[in-house]
Amino acid sequence: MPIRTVIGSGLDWFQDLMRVSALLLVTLRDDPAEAEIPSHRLLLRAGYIRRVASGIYAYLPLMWRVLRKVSAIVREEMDATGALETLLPQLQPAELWEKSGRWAGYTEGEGIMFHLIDRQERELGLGPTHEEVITSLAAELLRSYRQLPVTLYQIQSKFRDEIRPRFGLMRGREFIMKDAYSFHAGPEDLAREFGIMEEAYSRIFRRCGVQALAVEADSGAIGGSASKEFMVTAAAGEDLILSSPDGSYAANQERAQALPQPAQPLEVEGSSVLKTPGQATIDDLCSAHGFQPCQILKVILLVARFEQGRAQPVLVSLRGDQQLNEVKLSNVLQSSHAPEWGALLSLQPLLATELADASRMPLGFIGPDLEDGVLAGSSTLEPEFLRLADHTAVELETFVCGANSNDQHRVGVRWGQQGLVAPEPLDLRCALEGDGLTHDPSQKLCASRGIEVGHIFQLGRKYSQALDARFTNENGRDEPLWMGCYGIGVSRLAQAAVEQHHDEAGIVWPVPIAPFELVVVIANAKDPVQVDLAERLYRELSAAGVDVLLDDRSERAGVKFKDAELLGIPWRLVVGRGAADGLVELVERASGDKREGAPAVLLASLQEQLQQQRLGL
RNA sequence: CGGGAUGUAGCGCAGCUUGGUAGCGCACUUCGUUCGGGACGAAGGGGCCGCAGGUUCGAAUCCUGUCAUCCCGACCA
Repeated sequence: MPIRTVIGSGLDWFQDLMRVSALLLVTLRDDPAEAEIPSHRLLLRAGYIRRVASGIYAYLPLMWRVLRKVSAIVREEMDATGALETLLPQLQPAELWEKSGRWAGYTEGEGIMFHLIDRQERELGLGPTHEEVITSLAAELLRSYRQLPVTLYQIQSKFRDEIRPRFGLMRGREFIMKDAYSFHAGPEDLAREFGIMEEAYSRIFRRCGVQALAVEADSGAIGGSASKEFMVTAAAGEDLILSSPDGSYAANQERAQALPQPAQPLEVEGSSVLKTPGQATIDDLCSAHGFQPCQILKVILLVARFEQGRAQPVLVSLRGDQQLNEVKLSNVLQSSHAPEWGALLSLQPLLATELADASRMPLGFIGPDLEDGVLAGSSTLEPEFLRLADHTAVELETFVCGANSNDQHRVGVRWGQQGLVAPEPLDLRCALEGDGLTHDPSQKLCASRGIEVGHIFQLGRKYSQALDARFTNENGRDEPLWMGCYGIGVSRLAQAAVEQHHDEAGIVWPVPIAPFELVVVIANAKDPVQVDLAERLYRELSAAGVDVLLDDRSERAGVKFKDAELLGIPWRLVVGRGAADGLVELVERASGDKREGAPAVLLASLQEQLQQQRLGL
């Protein structure tokens, strides 16, 4: 068997690949039609990625260099916290997921786990995340508090059958993720680790050269208590962030709590029934009768489907100017009913087609006291509504609401009258820009968009209890491990960096994650003087530890400049007509600053700047 | 899955309304000129017009079905 010998640093083999002529560089002059946002367009155009199927991408050599640099930073920072790198299986047995209670939720309905049956008819899932595997390993390996705390992490591909893959690497069905899991003897130690991770994450994003904001977040399907997301701020971000001007509060809209704008009192004497023909929306009502949306009580009907098959109709009341926050509603339903009915699988609008007699449902004219009778005869739905209400609805003193009969509303209604029973007030609304901050009503929330690149959770004992991962504590008693989990979307982070750092001409990579730090461009590859000088500088730079690429193609100078800008290499050294006089030009991609001079002088100052830039923001 | 759109050469597109045997720009190959901001000229190569079925003497074009991709919503690193 021939054995390949690795000599030197192991990076030697890069030498030959650092020439553009040997880099398999295929750039496109036109934007690919399939790409919508700048980062996706640029990564395709500049030859970093190619789509293989929807949400599935090949990382071409340049992209792989970027991903390895991002990974290296992540690895360094994780190692610095004392975390241990591992590699866990991607193919995972269904039983493990059945034990944690997530198999059904992740495979049925809108579940996102790719799953399959092997030739022995065993069910397997392709890992969308690794809590189950890691917890079962922890159960086998961790016996005593003396082994704690311990944190394990890995960097590898994850698989999620996304309902709608989008925007290139932003929402792929296969993507690279760093996931870490920590195990503790108690909640205090978990909280301590959470803080350490939060700091490590801030360093990671800073070192990658991206602006990221830590926000309070919903824990979603992962479960657990405290959770924070790290958002790269960008217009194309999928999430809405609400933050206070003084920076003391920032949260994902899914999670954000705030003080709603006060309602304007409805000034009417007594209550009456109003004819509202065809006025089925809040806008219609307001324009026809001069009401304000905040004076109207809005009712939303949904169906919550649970693991054990229950299809529970839900009636939610909100103030008319507010939007239902489905994440908050799901959390309420999950926490109060999952023990009884199994996990919440889906939450969807109630469709008339599910009713035995749709004509009895006065859609658009419904009040909070809609009779359960409208559900009668349905073969799928439970016969009674679960009635919930947001604070904004319960706190209305006098309001307008549907009369539960077509083309009629009631005006001047109060809770407690006409058989209207106010449900317990809950937070079910979306916080909005301009809402007051809970702990400081004088501050108003500002909205911005973000790309979620990291998420850290204090899981608590959810998985350790489910999978029976126990340790012996100081008192000699057995108890479930306390767990945290911490994710970074490595491939998403790389694209988010592009989203944050690009211009008309192309990508502008932050130095720490650029595929190369500098490109030496030979303006005229037919001029031996230029070639000789460029080759010499290229070797010198490489020897001096600069991550350098040589554009030795026999293209015209303009083409090479355009490509260098499209690729986003932070620095460009042009060896051109000044070469005969020993002069070269140094150009910084981000600022466009150009300096001409003797190589020794320019490269000395370059080295200084690079040293700074390698540290990130 | 619901709503919207698109599939014609590697990429971007025209052709389809009014059926007649496929075209433009970029990219690619060869030669010459040019050579610091995506050069010019000449000559080339490359397309089961997404797939299947139907209508027709004849289908990229009309009809039906299907698949794929993208955008808007639920999912999330």
